[in-house]
Amino acid sequence: MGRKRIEPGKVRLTEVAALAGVSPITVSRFFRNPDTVSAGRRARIESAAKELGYVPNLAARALASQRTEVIGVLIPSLTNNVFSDVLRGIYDAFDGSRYSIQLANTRYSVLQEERLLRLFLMQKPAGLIVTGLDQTAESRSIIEAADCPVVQIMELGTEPIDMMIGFSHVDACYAAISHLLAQGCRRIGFIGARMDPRVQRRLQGYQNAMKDAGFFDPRLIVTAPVPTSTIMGGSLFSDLLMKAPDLDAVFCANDDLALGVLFECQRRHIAVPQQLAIVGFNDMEFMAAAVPPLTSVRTNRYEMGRRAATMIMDAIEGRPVAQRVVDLGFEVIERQSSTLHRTAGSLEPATGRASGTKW
Amino acid sequence: MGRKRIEPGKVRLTEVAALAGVSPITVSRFFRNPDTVSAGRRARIESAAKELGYVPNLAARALASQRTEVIGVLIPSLTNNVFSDVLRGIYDAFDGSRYSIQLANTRYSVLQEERLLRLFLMQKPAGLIVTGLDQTAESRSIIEAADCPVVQIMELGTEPIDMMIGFSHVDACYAAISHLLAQGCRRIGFIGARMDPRVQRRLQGYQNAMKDAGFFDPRLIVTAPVPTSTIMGGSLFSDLLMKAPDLDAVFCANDDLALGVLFECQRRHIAVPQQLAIVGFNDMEFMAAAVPPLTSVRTNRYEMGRRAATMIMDAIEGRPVAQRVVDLGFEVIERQSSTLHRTAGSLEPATGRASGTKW
DNA sequence: TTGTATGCGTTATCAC
DNA sequence: GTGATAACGCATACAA
Repeated sequence: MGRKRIEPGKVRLTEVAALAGVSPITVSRFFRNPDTVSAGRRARIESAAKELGYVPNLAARALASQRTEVIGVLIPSLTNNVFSDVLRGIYDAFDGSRYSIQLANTRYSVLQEERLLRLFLMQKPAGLIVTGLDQTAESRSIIEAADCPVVQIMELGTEPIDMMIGFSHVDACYAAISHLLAQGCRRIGFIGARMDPRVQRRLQGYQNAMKDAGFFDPRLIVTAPVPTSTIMGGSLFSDLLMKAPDLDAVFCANDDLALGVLFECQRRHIAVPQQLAIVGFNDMEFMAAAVPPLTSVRTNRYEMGRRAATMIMDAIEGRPVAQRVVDLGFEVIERQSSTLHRTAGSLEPATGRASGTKW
Repeated sequence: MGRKRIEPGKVRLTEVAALAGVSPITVSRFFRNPDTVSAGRRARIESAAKELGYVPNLAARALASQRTEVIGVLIPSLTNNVFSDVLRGIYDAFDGSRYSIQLANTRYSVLQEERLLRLFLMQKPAGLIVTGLDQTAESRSIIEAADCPVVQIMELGTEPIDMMIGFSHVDACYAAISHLLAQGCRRIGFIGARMDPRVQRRLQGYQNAMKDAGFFDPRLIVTAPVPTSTIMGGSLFSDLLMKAPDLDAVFCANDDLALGVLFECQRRHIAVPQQLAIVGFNDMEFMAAAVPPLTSVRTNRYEMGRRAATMIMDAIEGRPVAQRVVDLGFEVIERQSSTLHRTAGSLEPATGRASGTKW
């Protein structure tokens, strides 16, 4: 009965303490905060630890201290490049800190999110970063049970669980459409794929802008529930052209779709922006390199990740968090793909465009 | 002296056991392997746990069992899309399993890698997935100390630490260059950025192929240590044109660079593939959508991640691992950007090309 | 299938 | 600044 005795080769705090001629708790202190140990013992402990090849046991530490240094991060996709920038910000900010990141992929599923949160809960995370505003009631209660600082990223809302950093997707898209309207575009299409909550809100912004301008037409909207891609951009654009051959601009819910639209225009010899203006969303790196350079809505994703991380750390370590809800804003980067230099009213006729190219 | 008593509100195995009328160890068994508990008790335990809102404590579990279900994954970049596919494979394979993934970003630094491995070691990971072959001796000894299954991914070598899955970057690039040579190209440029070990090996494959064909010329190689990007592709291509104006093809060490080259060609009115063939590497989704569609070397990154994960799980759970070194191969996807339909020898002169467009 | 006894390696607490 | 003691919550080993 009982359990076998200690293995002889094992190196614990105790062994280091014995070799250094101090008590275990002093070694423990040394590893967590060297400054709290006198210089003499510090040196002895350090060399003893090195000599024995001591490696702290995080599980024992977590059990004894009743907490961890794990930050749980939940994002909906590993493929969507949008999140890689956010992640880079998060990883950069935590780099060199004592915290380690545990990344989970919800796959755009709120149920997966619940399941993953439950998993995090078992670890007693030091902090949580979650994507978006649309957590289920169950998810929210799990988060509350975790009893740690939480930051919601990517969006903006009025009722944060704890803290929040992002921007308004409705406003950002509204601004993009307003830009197109200001360029004289009237028949502005909307292309969207995946249709996660953030894309839905961009669609809302589109609808608001078009209705406010008096040009709303549901036939101008083409969406698909499938993952977004360049090829999908071309194919949705083709669908859109069938429904609305008099199109003079396309807003794409993200840049991959916009790139696909651009290629499809090249294929069909549609002149951009003369015959069709294109606007994307996210301002990925390739947008500026395209021919013509593509207009997009820039969002500060890296900064979002970075600041989410610092907000978490500030909260954990008891520093005052200046703002609990941070609006990072956005910027419409106007490039050649939507810069028409034509006045409203001088638009080419809906069909039979000047160049006579096939659509 | 001593420590404060148990908080009254806390729910542990003991509390669940008391309510269910069984011993704690039975509850423990129920949570790890429900089948080992009789149906009657199973129901009682389940309802008791739900009633009390019991959440297992992973730290206590890890301490008592001397192991965890954490799989450490080390990748060099979060931005490079190549890894998002691999990660998706890894996450998909572990999804639903009892293992959880801890992702670390080495930023292409072997020292960071060492540091992160040391961190993993403290957690007693159940398995490790590391990128590439070029771990330092120190890293290797840390990995050995971790004493768990290890898979090296992305490349192929003869001396795996434990297991390995990937493909030969040298061979893959050699095949791509061979394809261009077969198309009649002779002045084939090489563009590379970042120059991590895998890009270095692709360069090696390029050099081998060009030397074997008797067309090697160091002026055809342009590289930069900076991160890869579409814009960098255009700019390196411009540099290359200065050094070798008689270029008839460009191999790009990755697809982002290739896209940049394509756009630069559009900008300079260089006809692809008639005046210049383009080949990329990785076969990202957008390559097929481009105008013209871009040739690339397809590598099965998703599958690589997925199988690395199953290899790890097999090893952990004592199932025999069929192959310890798995070659996933590659495939040159020939598309219009490099399909010339011209015979060797009928090449346009190096300068003053038929179309007379400006370079 | 179920229970008993014991140990996992560390830190919190309080005293010096 | 340093140390003695007890507790952290669970799983292992063995017996029944």
